[in-house]
Amino acid sequence: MWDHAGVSGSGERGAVADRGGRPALTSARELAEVAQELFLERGFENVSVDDIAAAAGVSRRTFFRYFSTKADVLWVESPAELARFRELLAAAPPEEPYADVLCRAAPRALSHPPERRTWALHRAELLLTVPAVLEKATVRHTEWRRIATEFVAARRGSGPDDLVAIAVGHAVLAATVAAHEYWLAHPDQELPDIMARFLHLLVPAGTG
Amino acid sequence: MWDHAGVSGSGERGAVADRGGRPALTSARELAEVAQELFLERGFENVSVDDIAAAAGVSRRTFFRYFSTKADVLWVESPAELARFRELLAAAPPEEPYADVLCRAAPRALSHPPERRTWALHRAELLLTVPAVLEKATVRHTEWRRIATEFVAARRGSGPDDLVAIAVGHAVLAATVAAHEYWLAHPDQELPDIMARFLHLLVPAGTG
DNA sequence: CGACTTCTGGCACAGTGTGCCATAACCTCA
DNA sequence: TGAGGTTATGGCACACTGTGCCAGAAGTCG
Repeated sequence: MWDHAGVSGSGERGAVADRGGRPALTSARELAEVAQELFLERGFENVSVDDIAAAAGVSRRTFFRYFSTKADVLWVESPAELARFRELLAAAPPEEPYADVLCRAAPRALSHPPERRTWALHRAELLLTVPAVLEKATVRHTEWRRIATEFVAARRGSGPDDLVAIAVGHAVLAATVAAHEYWLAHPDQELPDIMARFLHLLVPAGTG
Repeated sequence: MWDHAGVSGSGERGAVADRGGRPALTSARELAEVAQELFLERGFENVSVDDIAAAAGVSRRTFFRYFSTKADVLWVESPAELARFRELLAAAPPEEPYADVLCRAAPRALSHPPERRTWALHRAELLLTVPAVLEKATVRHTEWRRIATEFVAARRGSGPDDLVAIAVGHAVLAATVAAHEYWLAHPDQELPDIMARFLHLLVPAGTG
C-alpha cells in the first residue's frame, strides 16, 4: 500500500548537486525502480543488496546510504503519501464531520494516476505478500494511523487518551490495509472505491 | 500482546524424552524466560542470540532449533492464545450475535491470571515498543484476524469475499492492538476491560 | 551388546547493516 | 591555476543473524 507517485522524502539525494560537492551517481527513486524490477523477476529474498547495487551501478555501501534496509526500497513514496494525507485533512472544512473527512481524504491520499496502476499493483503485491517487507510496514502504518488519530483528537478537542480518537485512527488504518488486500484479490476494481467501502464499514460514525 | 500462560506450540521440545532419544537440555519456555529477562535488563538489540544461548547453557545452534528468530522468543504463548480464541468462538451459542461473541471471546482469550500481570506488562512493552519485535508481530496478527474473519463468514454463511467479515476481522485486530497500547499507557486499568471498550467502539455492530 | 531415535554442538557460509577512512568530483573564491 | 570546502562514493573490517551439514552424545528398546 501507500503506492503513489510523488517526491521521495528522506533518502533522496537528488541527481544534481545544487549545493556544490560531488554529484550523486543515482537517486533513491532510481534505486527503487531497479530494485522493484529485480524483486518481481526473481523474488524478494532471491535478490541481494549487492545485486541491486550492481544493477544500479553503485556499490553496496552506497545503497545503504540511500536506504537503511533492503525492504525500505519499496517504501520510497511513503513520505509523500503521508504528507498528502496530512494536507488533505488540514484543508478540510471545519464544519464537515471528521468521519466524512477521513473517508474522503484517505483514499485520495493513496490514489494514483492510471498509468501507474499496474506498477502500484505490483508494489502492493510485494508489500503485502513478502513477509520480510510486510514486517517493515509497521512503522509506516503507525505514522498513517497517528495522522488520523491526531486529526480526530484535534476536532474533538480531546487529548491523547481519547478512546474514540484512538479507535478511529485504528479503524482508518484497518480499512486501508483491508482495502489493499482486497484489491490484490480483485484487481479489476478500483482501490479508492474499495477503500471508501471499508472506511464506511469500519470508522465509528455514531459519534460525529 | 498475546500475553498469557499456556502450553507453547511449535517450538516446544519438552523437557522429557517421551519417545526415546536424547532428552532435551532445555525447553522453549525456559529459553523464553531467560531471553525476556535479558531483554528487560539490557534492551532487545543489546542482547545477541549468543548471549541468550550462553545464559541458558546451550549453544547458539540449539537456540535456533527452538526458535527460528531471535524475536520469536517473545511469542511463545501465541499458539495457545490463538487456540483459545478459536475454542471460545466455537463454543459460543449459535443464536448469539457474532459481534457479541467476539467482544466476549477476544478479551478472554488474552486474559491472564493476576500473578502473571507484571510479566504480561513487561512482555507487552517489549512487543509494542521494540521495532524489531513489533515487526515480527504481523504474522501473529494475521492469524488472529483470520480466526475472527472466518468465524464471521461462517456465521453469515458467506465466502472469503464478504466485505463485512473482512472488516470485522480487521476491527477485532485493531481493537486488540489499540487495547494493548492503551494498557501500556494506563497499567492501572485491566486489559480485558480496555479491550472490551475498544471492541464495542470498533466492531461494526449494525449488521447483526 | 547393537539398532534406532532424538537432541546437541561445531563449523562454514551467505547475507545484512554499520563504522571508519581515503578519495573522487564538484563548487567558490582568490 | 590552485587552495579550501562540501558532498558523494567505494572499500574494508566487523558483529550479528540465520541455515545447511555432519559428527557425536544420550537416551530407549530388543
